[in-house]
Amino acid sequence: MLRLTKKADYGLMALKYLAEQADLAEKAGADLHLTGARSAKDIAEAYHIPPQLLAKILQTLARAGILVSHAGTNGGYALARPAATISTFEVIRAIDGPLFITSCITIHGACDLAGHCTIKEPLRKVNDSITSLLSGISIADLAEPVDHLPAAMAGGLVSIER
Amino acid sequence: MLRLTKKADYGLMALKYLAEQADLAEKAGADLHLTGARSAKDIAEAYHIPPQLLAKILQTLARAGILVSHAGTNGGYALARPAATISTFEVIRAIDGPLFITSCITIHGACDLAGHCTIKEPLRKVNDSITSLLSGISIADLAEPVDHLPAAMAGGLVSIER
DNA sequence: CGATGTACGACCGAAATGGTCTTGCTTCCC
DNA sequence: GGGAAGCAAGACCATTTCGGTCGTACATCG
Ligand code: FES
Ligand code: FES
Repeated sequence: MLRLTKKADYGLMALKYLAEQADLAEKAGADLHLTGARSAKDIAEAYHIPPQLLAKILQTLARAGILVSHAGTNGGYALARPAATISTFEVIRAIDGPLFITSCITIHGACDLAGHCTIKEPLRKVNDSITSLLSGISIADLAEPVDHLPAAMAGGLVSIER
Repeated sequence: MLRLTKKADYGLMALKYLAEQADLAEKAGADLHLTGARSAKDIAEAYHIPPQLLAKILQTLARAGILVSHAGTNGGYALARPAATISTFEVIRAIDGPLFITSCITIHGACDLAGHCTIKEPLRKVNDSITSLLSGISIADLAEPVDHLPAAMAGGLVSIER
């Protein structure tokens, strides 16, 4: 029904990994300049995902301003900002593009069925809701095994009356 | 980022249409046996969508127990239950299949990356959240132009602390 | 300079999607 | 009983998206 592409999945994994590295580096008081910088290959190996593909994903993320890259020997990628300020929504959007829940996003602006489709509006609301849900989750939240994840997410978070 | 397939979209439209018809028929005090029964072709024409495709979708829905079908002259489809008791989630699931937000649903149960993928758990929570969100919206909610849709959906519905 | 590593685009095979066609069965109505 | 109207269930096909590879160019460090 709704699917996160594998690319986005990989991206999140990588981000999480980077967040952990940054955390570790900070604790060890390491040189700030090299804080948690990891090569694409390293990350790919850690998770057993195709290196070339990961590289491309990271590039996308870098272009989106979520990562900073550094070429050359001992180069690699690192988070552009603290993990807590990067939302999963941002990441997914950067990778999968600005897709919308309704399939009526055509190239020429409006939908083919504009006019006789009344379904769109309510669904947009749903979409907004999901968006804000995703926006509320940061990479930092993924990194730490927060066992007491928000109770609000469990259920009954939305009540529609009449 | 997350997309409803066109089929599901069509399905929801059709359901909404059927719900309206049922409502009308009820008000008119029509023969209950024929309440709001419409042929696939009728619905398809109303929304300008390929009739054959719609037919197939409706069949799926019927198999899922959401619609009841009646063959023969003046046959057609009608809601199996009151519109208020049919959730959008149910519909989407029936049409698009039991897809999950994470791409790690393989045929052989567990994921390939099981073990070294820590991203899965938090995402599952997100998925649950979306599920319950969708479950809270019925066909009846789509049918009536509820301008004051739940404030809860607008934003800030989930707070993640820590 | 050369090793390491990012940047980027072309390319490709496989799968999901959207849609069509064919064939058969039911039920109604004359 | 015989159409016609309608659903049921497939096979089938075209197009797009997705996941992944390759090759080449450029940057940086030592
Ligand atoms: S599908 Fe585009 S408005 Fe409904
Ligand atoms: S992708 Fe399957 S567990 Fe993460």
